[in-house]
Amino acid sequence: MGRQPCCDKKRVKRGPWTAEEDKKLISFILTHGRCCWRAVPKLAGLLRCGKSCRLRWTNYLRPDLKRGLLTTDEEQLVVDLHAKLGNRWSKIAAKLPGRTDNEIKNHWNTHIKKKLIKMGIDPATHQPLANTKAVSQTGTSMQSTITTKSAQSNDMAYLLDPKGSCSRDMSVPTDSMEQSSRNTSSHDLDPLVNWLLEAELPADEPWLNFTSSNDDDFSSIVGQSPWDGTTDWLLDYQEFSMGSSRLIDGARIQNSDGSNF
DNA sequence: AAGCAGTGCAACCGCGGATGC
DNA sequence: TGCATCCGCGGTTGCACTGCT
Repeated sequence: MGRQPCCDKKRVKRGPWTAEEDKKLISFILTHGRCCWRAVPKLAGLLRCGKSCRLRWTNYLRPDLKRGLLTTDEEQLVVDLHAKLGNRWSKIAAKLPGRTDNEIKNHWNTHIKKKLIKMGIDPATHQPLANTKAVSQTGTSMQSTITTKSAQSNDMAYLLDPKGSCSRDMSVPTDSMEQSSRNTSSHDLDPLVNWLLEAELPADEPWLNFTSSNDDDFSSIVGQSPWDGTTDWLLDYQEFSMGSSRLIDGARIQNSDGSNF
C-alpha cells in the first residue's frame, strides 16, 4: 500500500526554525490549542509540515520542558530505565517530567553511552564488555554487581557519581557546566525569548483544553495553568530553575500512575 | 589566525501502530 | 475486513560550536 508523504516537500521549509516561525507556532497554539498537526502549519501560516511543527513544539517550545543537562538523578534513572526498557525513549521520557524522548536519546548517545563503554559496560545489554581495558581496570566486584542487579537503580550510582567509589576509573568529561552555561547563554540572547517576555498572551489560555492526554494530566494536576497568563515560564528557559517545575513535576509524578518512581 | 577533528544537539526520515470509515 | 490517514517513535543526519594543532 503506497503511502502519501506527510506534506508536499517541495513547498515546505526545512532546517532550523527561525524566531519568527517559533512566534507563529506559539501564538497559534496559545490561541487555538493543539489540533491536528497536519492542519497546524496551514492555519498558523507556516511553510512547514505538520510533523516538523509537532517536533518543534514537543522538543523545544513546550513550556513545561526543563532545559539544560540531565541531573545525576535523571541520568541514573535513564540508565536504570534503559536497562529495563531498552531504546524505548518515549517510555523513558515519560518517567522524566519535562524531558523529551529526543533529549534523552541524544544524552544517551552522547554522554551515558560513552561513560558505559569507558567503564567496560555494553550500553545495549548493560552487561560487562569482554576483553576491554576498562574491564580489567575497573575490577570484578563492580562488574558482578552490574551483571546481577543492573535493573536496580542504585546499582548505577557509581556511574553517575564522579566522587563515588569508582571515580578513579572514570574520566568523566568535566565540561558539563560549561555546556550548560553555553546553552543558557544562547537563550539569553534568543530574540524569541525577548519577544515572548514582552508578548501579551491571552488571559484565557487554552492549555486546559488540550486534547492530548498528557496535557490533560498536566493541567488537571497543576490545577491551574503553569503560565497563569504570564510568560514566566520562559524564565525557566534561561535559568533552568527547577523550583516551580518541581512542583509541577511532583504533582505529575504522583498522578501519572499513582506511584513515585 | 587558519584549518581540522571531535562533539553535541536540533531536525529530518521512514516505519509501525492507532483510528476512522 | 480492508483501506486510508494521521500521529508518534526510534534511528539517523546535518551543522554549529569548541578545542586542538
